[in-house]
Amino acid sequence: MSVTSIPPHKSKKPVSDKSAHSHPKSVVPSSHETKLNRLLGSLPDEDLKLWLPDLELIELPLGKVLYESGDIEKYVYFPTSGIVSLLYVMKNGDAAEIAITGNEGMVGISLFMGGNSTPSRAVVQSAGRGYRLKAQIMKEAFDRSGPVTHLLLRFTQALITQMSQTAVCNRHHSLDEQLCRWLLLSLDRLPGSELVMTQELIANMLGVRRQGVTEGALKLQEAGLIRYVRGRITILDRMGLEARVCECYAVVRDEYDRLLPKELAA
Amino acid sequence: MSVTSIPPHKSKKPVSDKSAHSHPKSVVPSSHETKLNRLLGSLPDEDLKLWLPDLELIELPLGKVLYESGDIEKYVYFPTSGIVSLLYVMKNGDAAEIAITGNEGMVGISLFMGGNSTPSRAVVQSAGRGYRLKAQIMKEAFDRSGPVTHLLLRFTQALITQMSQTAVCNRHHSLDEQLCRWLLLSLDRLPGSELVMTQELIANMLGVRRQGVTEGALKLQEAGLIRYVRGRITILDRMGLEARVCECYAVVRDEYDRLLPKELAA
DNA sequence: GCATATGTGTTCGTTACCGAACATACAGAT
DNA sequence: ATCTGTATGTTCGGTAACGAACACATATGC
Repeated sequence: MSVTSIPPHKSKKPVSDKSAHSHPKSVVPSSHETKLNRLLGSLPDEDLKLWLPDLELIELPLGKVLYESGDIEKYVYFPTSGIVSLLYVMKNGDAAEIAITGNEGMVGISLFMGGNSTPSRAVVQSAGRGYRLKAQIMKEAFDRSGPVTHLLLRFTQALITQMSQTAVCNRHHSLDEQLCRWLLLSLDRLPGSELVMTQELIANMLGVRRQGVTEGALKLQEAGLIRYVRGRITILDRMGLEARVCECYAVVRDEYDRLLPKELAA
Repeated sequence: MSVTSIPPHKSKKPVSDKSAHSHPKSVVPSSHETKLNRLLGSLPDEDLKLWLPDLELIELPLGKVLYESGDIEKYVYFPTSGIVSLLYVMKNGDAAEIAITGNEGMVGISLFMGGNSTPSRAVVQSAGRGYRLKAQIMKEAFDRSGPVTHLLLRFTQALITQMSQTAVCNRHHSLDEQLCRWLLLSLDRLPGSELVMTQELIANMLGVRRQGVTEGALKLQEAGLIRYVRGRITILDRMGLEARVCECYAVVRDEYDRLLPKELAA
């Protein structure tokens, strides 16, 4: 699957990967692997056991569309690696990222929030894997088990903070600052210090021009903070990035730390 | 209480109305009055009855701060009139509105979401009244009663949509369009066709300059859509505003219609 | 090795919004 | 009737991001 399956900035017709969507690879999950997702890993054993038969481990290839705007959500997704982006696409094709989720969370909150759909698209921004669970099973667990309810709602509040902060950041901060925020938020959800991501795609996520990202990335590279070659960005100096980012990054990171269970030992 | 109690754009130190906050006027609510808030009005009778002894009807004067960023929330608020604005205030004093709530909703979702606080401020943007309820009682009802849970979560999802759309609108739409969005969203939460609101305050909510709002408002006045004099804005042509607004307004309105119980007959 | 697609660098004129400063107009108090 | 504070109108230079266009460089397939 190539990068081109993600609709570029301004493209009129979003393209989803039908083949990947209709027949995802699926294996029987071991209890151990589920721990790779922090929500699944924080569930009480009794709740997790009930889910195990229905948790399907699937690939999340770059560009895969998990939900389209307005879709009734049939599954929820718990990434174990990779990043899923919540993206709002406007009528004219302009887009803007609202929030991202990695292995600290899940995709599909509208299922237990009650709406069963949202006016946004969920698309894989960085390839990985994850579990999916049938809507009905998730719903039953949410209504039945207090711990499940509370865990998921706390995650949802963290997500709300990320969305709010995105709104504020879009209003007040420079493209350069926002680029740093985006790199750091993505980096926090990836194992190494490399992002596989073209500037064109970053621009689409941030809702800005590709040239703007190029200029921003150049500055960061000249400052020795990152290095990149054709879609591979390596972070060289994380502290340097944190020195350039706006306050939005720390607000979001701290809220996630406060609201979600601690990360498991690596 | 004067308008000046709302911190102006760029002010360094937010001011809260301590006197109003510590001794709100309070009366015993009749079951009928609670119907003025659409969430309270949609509760099953048995749940509402349990709340009645603890629901305090209070004034919501312009500028009153219900929560400061990071405050532990001791009460939740159900406006019956007026508008409460969720505002994020940055270190340098710049602010931006994240969402607004009127009598269709409530303020203080972090109570049942689990965080007990948020990194934003809740401030009365248009004076009115509302009920407040002690945190503990709300929490118990949320955990005990399925209908309460589901009603509040659906409202929360609508709020999430408003926040997302604010993020997108901040990114892509002109000040003029955003002004229209703001006027319409506010108008939907007020009884008549008049807003008591200075351009300075609107600017603070939108996170833009006062002059920008002046210019936008002038255009709307010249087009015969609104009329205003010193803090009183009258909407003359609602359809005209809707013709100028960006798609964001309709997305939010439609999501509220979809997710929340229908408005009661007036 | 060559063609082609994809990713990045650079330029240029335009525009929306910014911050600052100041002018005018109306409202309420004395 | 005047004073004073508040709300709105207007101007001006600066700047960050925009859209368009094009150059160049590195992969990939033939």
